[in-house]
Amino acid sequence: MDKMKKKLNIENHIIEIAADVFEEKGFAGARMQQIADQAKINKSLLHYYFRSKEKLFEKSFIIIANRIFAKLGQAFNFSGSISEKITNFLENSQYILWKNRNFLILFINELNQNEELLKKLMDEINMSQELNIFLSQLKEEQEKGILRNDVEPIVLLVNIISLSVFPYVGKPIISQIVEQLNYDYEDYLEIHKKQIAQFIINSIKNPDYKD
Amino acid sequence: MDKMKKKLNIENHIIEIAADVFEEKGFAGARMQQIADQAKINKSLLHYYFRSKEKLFEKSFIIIANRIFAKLGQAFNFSGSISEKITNFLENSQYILWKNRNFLILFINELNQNEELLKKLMDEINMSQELNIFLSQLKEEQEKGILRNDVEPIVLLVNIISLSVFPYVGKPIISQIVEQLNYDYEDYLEIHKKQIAQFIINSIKNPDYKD
DNA sequence: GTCTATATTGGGATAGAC
DNA sequence: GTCTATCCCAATATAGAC
Repeated sequence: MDKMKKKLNIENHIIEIAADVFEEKGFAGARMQQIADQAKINKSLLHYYFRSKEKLFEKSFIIIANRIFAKLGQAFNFSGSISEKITNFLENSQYILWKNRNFLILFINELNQNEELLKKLMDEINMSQELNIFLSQLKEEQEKGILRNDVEPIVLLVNIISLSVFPYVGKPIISQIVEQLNYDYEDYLEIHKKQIAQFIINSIKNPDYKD
Repeated sequence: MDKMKKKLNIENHIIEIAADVFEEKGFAGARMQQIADQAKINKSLLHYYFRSKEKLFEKSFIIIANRIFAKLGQAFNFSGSISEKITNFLENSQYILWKNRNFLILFINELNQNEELLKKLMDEINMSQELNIFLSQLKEEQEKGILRNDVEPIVLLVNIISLSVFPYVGKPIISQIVEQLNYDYEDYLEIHKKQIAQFIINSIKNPDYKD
């Protein structure tokens, strides 16, 4: 293996580890020492490769974000009716959201404080194609009367996202609430997974439609 | 005004300001100097009143959280059918959620890193009465056939919360998405506010019910 | 490229005068 | 209770040997 490949491998390795630490602690709370320890390299090497904590953060942040959004985009790519697409997306996205919930919280938190980073990210990530296809198909099915037409397509899209993402991202709020009602958070998620597609489909299907 | 009242006033004033700064920067990113400056007091007074940054954070965090949850609880207190309750809650909660969105993000983020704090908060906040009333009324209306009975009550409750909270808390994600589709985030929120109650009611009403 | 040693500064916390 | 001065450590960052 030549030197450049090795360097890239090490850099990628560090980026993965760094992402873990940033997820856990946030940018300000994360420690270069901890990243170095977990990556089993010397602390000064972090500066050798990335110059500063900020640059390391930005790099790992953008790479991880891209990866997650790409996976979610894939879960959206499915041929079939809108109802089938929704069902498929929900089935395939839950595991990704669960596994990356700490990153998603970091994502929301840091981007909320850092307009610069948000802009950089906007340029990098592009899902508009998949989303536009979904929206135009949705309009079609509304016109045909398969789906009720009193829901704005963009609202439905965001609702699907809210309903799939918030149970994971909002863990502290949700567990607060479900535990007051004597449910366990993890058990709740299981019920949620089973029911969520049906909940959304109930709200969009036209009850008068016959085919 | 006697000394003790004055002391309480100053403490409360500091707590308000501190909450602003913590919201903006998170615990690790917030600076005692900035809190002192914004509160127009000397930095060492912060330690005089609160001993440490952690204690100041905890105090302001719990007070603000209590205040928000109390307001949201009020928005839930409304006599009428489930559909009316939902409509009322959504109308009255949006402004609270909008005004406190930065705090809610802090809330999720810090509680996700700090199990200790989460436990302390659980003991302080109790909304189970309002929520239980809502859930049992919901079951009643399901049994009467007014509402469809294929949605688990707890799932509906959490869905209502997800759909009302996430558009504010998830701003970076949502704006990312709506802007790719040439919507403006704030405009989106307006559409959302108008449609969200109907969306939920569509999904729970029994289409075959006649009264 | 990788390490050790060190510079530098930021920021929480305290001492002590008033 | 309020201020100034200062302590002190933690953490980022760099210099320089190998």
